[in-house]
Amino acid sequence: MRNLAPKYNHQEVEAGKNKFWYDQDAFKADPTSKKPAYTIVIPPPNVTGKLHLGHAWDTSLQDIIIRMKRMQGYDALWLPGMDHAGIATQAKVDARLKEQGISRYDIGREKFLEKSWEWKEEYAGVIRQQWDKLGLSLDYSRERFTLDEGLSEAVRKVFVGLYEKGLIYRGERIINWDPAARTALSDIEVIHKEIEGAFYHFKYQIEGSNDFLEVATTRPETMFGDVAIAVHPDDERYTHLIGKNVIIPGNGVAIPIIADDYVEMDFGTGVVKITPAHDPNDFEVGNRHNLSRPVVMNLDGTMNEGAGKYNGLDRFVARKQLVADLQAAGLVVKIDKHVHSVGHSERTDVVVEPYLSTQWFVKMEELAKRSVENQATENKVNFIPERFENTFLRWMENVHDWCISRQLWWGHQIPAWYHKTTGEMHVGMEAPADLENWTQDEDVLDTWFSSALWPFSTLGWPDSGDADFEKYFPTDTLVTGYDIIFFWVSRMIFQSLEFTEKVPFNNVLIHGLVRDADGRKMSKSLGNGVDPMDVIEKYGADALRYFLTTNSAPGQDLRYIEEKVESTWNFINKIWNASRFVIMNLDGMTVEDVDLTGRSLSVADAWILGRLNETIRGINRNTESFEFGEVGRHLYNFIWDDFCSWYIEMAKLPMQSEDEAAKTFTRMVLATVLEAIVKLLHPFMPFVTEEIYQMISSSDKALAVAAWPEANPGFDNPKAVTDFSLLMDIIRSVRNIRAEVDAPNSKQIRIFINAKNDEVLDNLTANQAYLERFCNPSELRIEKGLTLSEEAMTAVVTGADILLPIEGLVNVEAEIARLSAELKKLSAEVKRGESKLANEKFTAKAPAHLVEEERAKLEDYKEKFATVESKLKQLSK
RNA sequence: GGAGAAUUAGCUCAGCGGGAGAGCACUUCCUUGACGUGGAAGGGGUCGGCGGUUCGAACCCGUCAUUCUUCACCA
Repeated sequence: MRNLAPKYNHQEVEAGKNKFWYDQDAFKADPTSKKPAYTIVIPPPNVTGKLHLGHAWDTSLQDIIIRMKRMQGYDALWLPGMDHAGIATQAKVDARLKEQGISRYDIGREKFLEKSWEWKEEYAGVIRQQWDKLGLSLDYSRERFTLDEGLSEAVRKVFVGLYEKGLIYRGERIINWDPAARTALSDIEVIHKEIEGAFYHFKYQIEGSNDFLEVATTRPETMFGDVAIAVHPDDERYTHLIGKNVIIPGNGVAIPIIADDYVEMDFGTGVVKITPAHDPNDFEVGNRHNLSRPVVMNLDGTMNEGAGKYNGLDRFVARKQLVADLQAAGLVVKIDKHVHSVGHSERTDVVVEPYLSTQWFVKMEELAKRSVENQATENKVNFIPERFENTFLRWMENVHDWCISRQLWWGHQIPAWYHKTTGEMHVGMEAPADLENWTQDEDVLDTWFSSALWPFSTLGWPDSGDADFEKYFPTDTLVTGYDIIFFWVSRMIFQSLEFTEKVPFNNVLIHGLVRDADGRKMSKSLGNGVDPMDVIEKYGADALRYFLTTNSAPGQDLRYIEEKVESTWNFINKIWNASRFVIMNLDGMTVEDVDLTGRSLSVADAWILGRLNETIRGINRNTESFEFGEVGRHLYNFIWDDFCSWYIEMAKLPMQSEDEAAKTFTRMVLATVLEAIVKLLHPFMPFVTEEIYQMISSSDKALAVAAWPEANPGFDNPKAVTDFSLLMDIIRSVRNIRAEVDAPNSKQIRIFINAKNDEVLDNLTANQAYLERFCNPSELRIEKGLTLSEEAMTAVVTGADILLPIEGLVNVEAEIARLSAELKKLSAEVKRGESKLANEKFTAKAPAHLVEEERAKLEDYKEKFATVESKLKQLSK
């Protein structure tokens, strides 16, 4: 055992702790153990780069839960892993190649994948290092990656399974096309933004007449794909025109006027151009009327030969030129400014093009229905906070089919093969035997398709009888942000129900986003991001973790405010120094030597142990409901106020005495409380608590695997609480008066205490030593029936009056003012209590114990009031 | 247009049916041997407005206001 430095040094404390834990296999789960399982799978970070503060928050919460469960005797498994993140990673590798002046098409698919794996290895290393820095208790022996063989097998199994059930199909639909990434996207990868665009009104001339129909559109360049003009069947303005043709102004092509319910008569001119290949609604209309579906754009967002002279131009350039040309031709009625919502790619931020294309889809109706229905059963997923369950349900009820094919290379290639000559399709776990006659589908699956399987694919599924899967699935709690409920949480739920017949996790704890000090989202473009590693460097992982996990309520966003991390550091420094005091006084005693059974404790000992009980109970209660902010508050108050400000100060008395027995008792209490503190704090601050624990324990075992503290009913002691509270009240009153008369604590004063009854007298007499130490009197008198003296300053506490005779010091005017203020407060209290008790409804309906408390309080206030009043009378004479 | 969240001390936020809390900031005092990254004592809030339920409301319900999220195929 060594002495601690007077200043907490987070870098020194945190160094080497991970190795200490790993050497003991502290975080390794064991399916053969008899302990009940508690499982968390990490939301796999993308291998695109470094972790940000949001990850730090998310993983800290999980670490808190898993460390608590581990200490509480569970076989705790926290499974780490990472996500290949198709589009995002491919974009990164593309960018890296571009720096070398290479395009992925130059090197081909195979070589590109090699480069991608290199990238993955590199960033996986970075991420593991960051996890270590954060102090996460992950079981690395079970680390997984979404492109691992086992997980890929799960992906194929699910794909083939859904296909065989008819829940996956391939078809030509309007999808969201990202012309920059040149891939299809799912609906939720499209971000709608309000954009000020224009509403272009064009003249579509009626064939064989000089009349025209006015057609409005926000995307003029798609007119080359128009195959009809639609009006509402009941719209009397146009019924006579149905069946006639109009001329597309851009190219002079004639198209029919059709009637369809889809058109709203009241909107715009009541005439809609129908472009089936470039608009989802038009696609439906086209299907109903058997219309053709010409595509007029290339995959990169330029116009194709269908656009005539605009062939090869970028869609927006083409739009501009087309409008100018039509204006010159007198075919534009007007151009209105128009604010409308435009879809942008989540990844590339370019405007997404609704585009006709052959893709793979997951049919959502049945899957969604099953998930929704399951939430009405006992087997439901428990959302915390609850309101997110509605978010989930509402989305599930309105979900469209999920486009899962992506025109990328980095990902799970779709297990479908096409026969080179017959065109026949084969979907299966394995390639067809005569592979040379087949070509595999070039596309890969949406990254979220594999992420959706994460809770079971990582645990060995679909291997039947896998020990991990048997023991650890369903997992217990998933922790993630509200921003990926749709992307991930919902998909895990329906895939899990479909393939394992179970929910993937019993609880899902949803947290918010980390924002900057001004409440803005952290983003690269704003440059307001904070690197968690920088914070750890400056304040330590313990401070960062505690800040992140105790400074918001569940589901709320969190602002990153450096001063708060700093104040957390101060808190740790406080803990450090309290520990320093304890260790210096233990004189070689360790927590294993403590035996408090049968000891007679001082009032301070009894009080702090009682407070410890309350703290443990409070923590356990709030932990159940994942209210870590409240847990933090229990810890903070207990440690800083009760333990440091009061108990340690009290403990100095016996520790500085010659009474060896008293010293031993005090050491034991100090050790008991400190041990409990580091245990309770450990999930939040694993590093510093491990450091301290190793200094007060003779065992080599890590605190990380020590047993969680339990409240000891033998330490519940209401009388000690009352007695000690009186001492605290007296001490505070004396300090207060000293401050009033500007008498520094070192200055000795006389203190007379008038005990109101024998019980108080006994208590105070027995604990005189504390009063002497804290109040530093030149004379201390504790008596029953002391009378008020004019020369003394007066304070009243429950059960006693305090008189401080300060010769020549008392400014009568000031004292009258002080006591008058006090009297006013007391009078208000008396009034409040009286009116409450005068209310018969209150006394009749409120719980009896509350009425009783109210009565007792009223008596107490009345007594105090009388004392102060009579003192005031004396002074005013 | 639908749904949700927020509105509490100067700032950032807890609390969510029985007498308003924390951190930072502010005032005064303190170089006492765990800690001046500290200690002691303070000041500061009609808990957004208005109704309602209740013996009792910051907390539950309704409504309005402001701010912020989300979802949605209105051409």
